[in-house]
Amino acid sequence: MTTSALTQQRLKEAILASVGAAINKGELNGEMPGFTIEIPADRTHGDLATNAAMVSARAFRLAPRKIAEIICENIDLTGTNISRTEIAGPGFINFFYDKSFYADVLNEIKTKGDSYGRSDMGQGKRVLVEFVSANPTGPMHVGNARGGALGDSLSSVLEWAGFDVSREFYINDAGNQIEKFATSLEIRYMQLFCDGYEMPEDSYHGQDIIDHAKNFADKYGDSLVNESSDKRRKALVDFALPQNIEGLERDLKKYRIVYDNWFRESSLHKSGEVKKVVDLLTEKGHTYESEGAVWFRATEFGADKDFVLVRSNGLPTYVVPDIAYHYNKLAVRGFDKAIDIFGADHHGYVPRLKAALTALGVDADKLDVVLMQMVRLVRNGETIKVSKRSGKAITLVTLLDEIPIDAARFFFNTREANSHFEFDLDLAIEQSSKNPVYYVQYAHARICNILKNLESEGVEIQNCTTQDLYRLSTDEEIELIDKLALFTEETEAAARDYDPSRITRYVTEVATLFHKFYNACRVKSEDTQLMQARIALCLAVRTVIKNVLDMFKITAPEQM
RNA sequence: CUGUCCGUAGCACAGCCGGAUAAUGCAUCAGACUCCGACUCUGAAGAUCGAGGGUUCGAAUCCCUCCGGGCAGGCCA
Repeated sequence: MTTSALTQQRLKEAILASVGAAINKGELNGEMPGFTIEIPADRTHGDLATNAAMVSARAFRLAPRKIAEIICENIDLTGTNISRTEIAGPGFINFFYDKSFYADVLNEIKTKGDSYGRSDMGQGKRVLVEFVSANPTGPMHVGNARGGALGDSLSSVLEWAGFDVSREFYINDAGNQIEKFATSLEIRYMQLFCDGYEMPEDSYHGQDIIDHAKNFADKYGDSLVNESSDKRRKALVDFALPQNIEGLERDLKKYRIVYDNWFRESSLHKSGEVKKVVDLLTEKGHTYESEGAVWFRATEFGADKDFVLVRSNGLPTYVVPDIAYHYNKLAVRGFDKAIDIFGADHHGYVPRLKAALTALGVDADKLDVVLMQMVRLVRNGETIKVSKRSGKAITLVTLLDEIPIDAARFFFNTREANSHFEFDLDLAIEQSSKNPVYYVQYAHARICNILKNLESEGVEIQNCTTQDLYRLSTDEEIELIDKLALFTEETEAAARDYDPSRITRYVTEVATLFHKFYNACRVKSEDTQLMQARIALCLAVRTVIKNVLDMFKITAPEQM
């Protein structure tokens, strides 16, 4: 348990004991209801505060401030890291840390080192995080860049919080998208040799399709022109698709994303799992036929509308392989939790997927979907329209050519998933300190530099005693340690909320407090004891920053 | 029309399972290096938390209505 959590737990016990004592003495009559201990926003209101006296006013039939007085008179704070209490406002009881708290925090960080911030909250539960899953029919776009940074970082956050995480990419290598891909390739190929081939409105118009057709022609010439359309399409897809999938893997790897598994939709067709979904639902009586199509009674399982599983032409709709895929994750492979990172445009589809899983006897609560709002690209203060059809969208690759990986991975995690992201290209390309990642990295480099300078002057880093650490007492030092103390709780909260942006905000605050400390306090000093204590503080800050940057797979430079 | 997410300072955004003076960055203005790296720091100014009602000791936070915006709702994915 962390110093911070332990302190709060012991305080809670002390408050309960105090109330118990007061009841025994007859000072209070009634039953103590639940209360909370929290960290006040305004720290002049103490380091911790409780609403115990206010929530119990009704039960004890006394004014909150009177109850607060009784609690404070009876409380025994021995061994709690709390040195004094104060009654304030409508009846809050405020508590102030003893200096032993701060020394405990620094000792904890030193002991735990690169595992400081980790938690066993997840108890080793197996979690599958699926993210990006871009269509292999073309290049990835900026939305995938956000999804990638979010999904990969969320996976890391969950690992730090004690979950057993698998990262997975779902390849849509079957179905309509592939048919469209084949059509596009075929037409581009034929255009190289014959007139009279026009690209349909709903085909892929990107340059990548033209390039594939050309590359094929360069290698195999016009050998396909006189073949049947079926053969031609298959040959072109067999040629282009593997290249695209390799490209996805390569580009994502460059983005520092490495998956545990690439799952192919086609495997679900081959294994019969897609067909099995329809069969199972039909066996259980959850389907009906209408207008030649097979419908699923989704409304009976909480969805807003029934939907089609098998079209009147006999082909399954896109949902069926998706259902089979999620059934596979939870029922076949037995993950305790499946987390999907989806674009917000898929939000209406989540209840349907869950309805189908429920109908199949799977606990739909095991599926959590993180909806990610669109990225709005802004250049020169104007929104860039992203048109997929024209193929003019900014791709992940061009984005990463323009901005550093560190910046992209951090930047995309500065905002919670379910809020629109305004991505200012000028700003990102500028690589200025406006991008918070530089601010955080600078703090890290600065600490390394201080230590290097001290070392070159012959200063040896010593083990600080608790007495040494008590020398840390300025506001800047105390606030900084206070912030460092909360890292583990932040990790847990970020995991609980599926929100890595909590951590990037947190580490930015750590960097801010460090820079403030740096400006206010000199580490180098004639006073050896104080200097050693400040070195210990610097080391603790460096550990926290390094751990966060490692978590996000961002470099922690020793100089910049 | 129905569902869903959002609306907080000039801009971009925290805070949202109710708590004390609504936090931060950019931009603006005024300051700080003969001193461990100024990619930094200090200070000022800037918000009737979209509007109205309700719930209660207390609402940016919970409930209802309305206004404004994004996205869905098709045998497309």
